[in-house]
Amino acid sequence: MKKPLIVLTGPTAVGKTKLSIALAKAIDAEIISADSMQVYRHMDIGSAKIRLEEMKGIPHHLIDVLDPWEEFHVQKFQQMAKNAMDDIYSRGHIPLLTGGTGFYIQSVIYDIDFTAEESCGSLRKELETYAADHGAEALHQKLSEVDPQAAKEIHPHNVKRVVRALEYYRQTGECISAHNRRERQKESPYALAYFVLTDKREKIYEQIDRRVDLMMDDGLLNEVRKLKEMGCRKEMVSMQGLGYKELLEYLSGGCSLEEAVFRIKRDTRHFAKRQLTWFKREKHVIWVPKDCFQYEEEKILAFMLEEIKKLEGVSCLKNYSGVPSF
RNA sequence: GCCCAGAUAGCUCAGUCGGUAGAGCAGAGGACUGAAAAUCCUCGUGUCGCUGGUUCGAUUCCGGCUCUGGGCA
Repeated sequence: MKKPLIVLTGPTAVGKTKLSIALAKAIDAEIISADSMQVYRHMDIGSAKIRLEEMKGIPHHLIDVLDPWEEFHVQKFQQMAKNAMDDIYSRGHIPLLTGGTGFYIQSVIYDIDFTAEESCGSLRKELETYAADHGAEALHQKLSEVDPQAAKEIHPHNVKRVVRALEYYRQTGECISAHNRRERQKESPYALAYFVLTDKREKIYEQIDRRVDLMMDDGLLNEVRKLKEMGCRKEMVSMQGLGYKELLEYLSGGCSLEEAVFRIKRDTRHFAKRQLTWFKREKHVIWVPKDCFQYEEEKILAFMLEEIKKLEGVSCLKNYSGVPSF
């Protein structure tokens, strides 16, 4: 029998966090954060990390587990998430994957197979240097020699993905295009309820602008300043987060504070749009447009619980009767 | 009241030595399978302020008007 897995995601700033607590309470779930920035310690304000008192006693996993100078990527996430899920199942609870990183969610719900090899830093560096010296097109040309299909699918300018495709080929001897084709056909091994919380575009954008202002009021600049003092530099994965890279640039004199805040808002809007594009393409998602529920959390929750009840193997649902408490 | 400078895409502006126009930003759509809050791709017709004149033809030259800056009184 498939094990239950509930996913609650959506574009940034729609209100996933708050809803996740209510949902977790109703079904006795533990939350696994699917967020590429909240894994890092000392990055609280800018990543909109949930605070301890907001958790209301719900166990949370994969938050504050790394230092900002540590590397993180999907494969690591997947491993940690699977470990957390095992623990949660062993306690008789349901895992609730919450967060906005679509790629991470995908890696877990389809149990995507990643190569075991640790990515070899020197090989990657070599490829990047080649692109820098001879141009992105030249690197792309190399790819078309070993994996023409991938070369066709990846735009020559997209150096990151060209590098990864070549790296994959050199490490495994297999074309990444073949790998991707195979993985794409997978069905989820879980009894899955994949919710995407959303709202009217303009509402999301308004909310983003408002939230960035709030973050600045809450001391985001100070948070970034401290990270800088701790030795965080813009090349680090963690420092590529929205809010961090812009303020880091301001702190090193690259732009005015006003400009930095403007960019944070703008780029976060762009990001929300990309997230929506991602979810649109995903199979089996259950859209939850807030406006269709008159923005009432009780209604949204009731709808989600109905959907969850349809799943097989979710008999361990807590006794849910009517409207839950918030 | 006078003088000067503007008035062109939602915004900031470029341009047309007269043949009805284009960048950046904003916005929209898309890709993504070990950096994913990353990375990459695609999409721009708008009474060129209004109105006369010159001209085969004016957004472009000339006149008047309106508005907006700035200056002088």
